[in-house]
Amino acid sequence: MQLDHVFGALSDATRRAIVMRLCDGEASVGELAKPFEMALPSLMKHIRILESSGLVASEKTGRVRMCSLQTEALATVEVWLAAQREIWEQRLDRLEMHVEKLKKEERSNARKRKSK
Amino acid sequence: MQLDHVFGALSDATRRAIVMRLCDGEASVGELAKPFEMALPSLMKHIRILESSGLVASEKTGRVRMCSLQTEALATVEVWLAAQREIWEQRLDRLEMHVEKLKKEERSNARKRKSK
DNA sequence: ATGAAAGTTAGCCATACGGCTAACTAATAG
DNA sequence: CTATTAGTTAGCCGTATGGCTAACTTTCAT
Repeated sequence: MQLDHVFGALSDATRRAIVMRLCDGEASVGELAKPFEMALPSLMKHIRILESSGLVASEKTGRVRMCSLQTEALATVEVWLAAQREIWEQRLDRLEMHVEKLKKEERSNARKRKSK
Repeated sequence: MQLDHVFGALSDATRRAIVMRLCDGEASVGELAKPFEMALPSLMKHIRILESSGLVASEKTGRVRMCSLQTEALATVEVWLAAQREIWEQRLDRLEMHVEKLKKEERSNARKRKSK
């Protein structure tokens, strides 16, 4: 499960719509195809991409292929984003503390100038 | 700012590494290029993609172009993922409540059978 | 047994991508 | 003023993408 593939899979509006639909519960290929004016082989290509990225799993029963969401792959994206936000916010915290320190120093210097 | 472009921008390992670096603070194009064994025009292409997706902003001062992270674009990905998780978890909650109900009914039926 | 349903495969086509090199421009440093 | 630095532009090339159609296979329903 690689971030390249997960982000890549989600970079297409059709595949994101498939993921959103599967959040509501599993669906067959035919059901997934219904909202799209797209040839079935094209829709199948999208499903294959989602499968290879780990976002979707599917299983054939008779002539119907049922697809379901695999939340672990979505979680890898969440984890990566959370890590970036953590780093970003730590940096903002340090910046804020630095600004506070400068403000205190500035107030101290102003008081010293006044007393001369 | 479109999710297509944001997810697409993040689907490449080089661009994710750039984003991670910029979480630590802004950097020049030359600084960003240092960790990569890649021709500068190639690295510039990646930066342009990150800019067009809204993830990065840049500004030229003299001959140096400084790049900085724009967290709003990352936030759109977070928002989208949070929405999917919400739907997914609501579905699991309803499923859990249904299972609980079935278990209660099964216990009730078992008591009725015993009392006959 | 036959027809219909639900995919599946193969290949085409135009566009996009991700690297490269070569040549170039604009800005500093000396 | 000249050399150096920090990008910038243009185009090449192989690969990937995202649609399509046609033909096909497997599985039910009749």
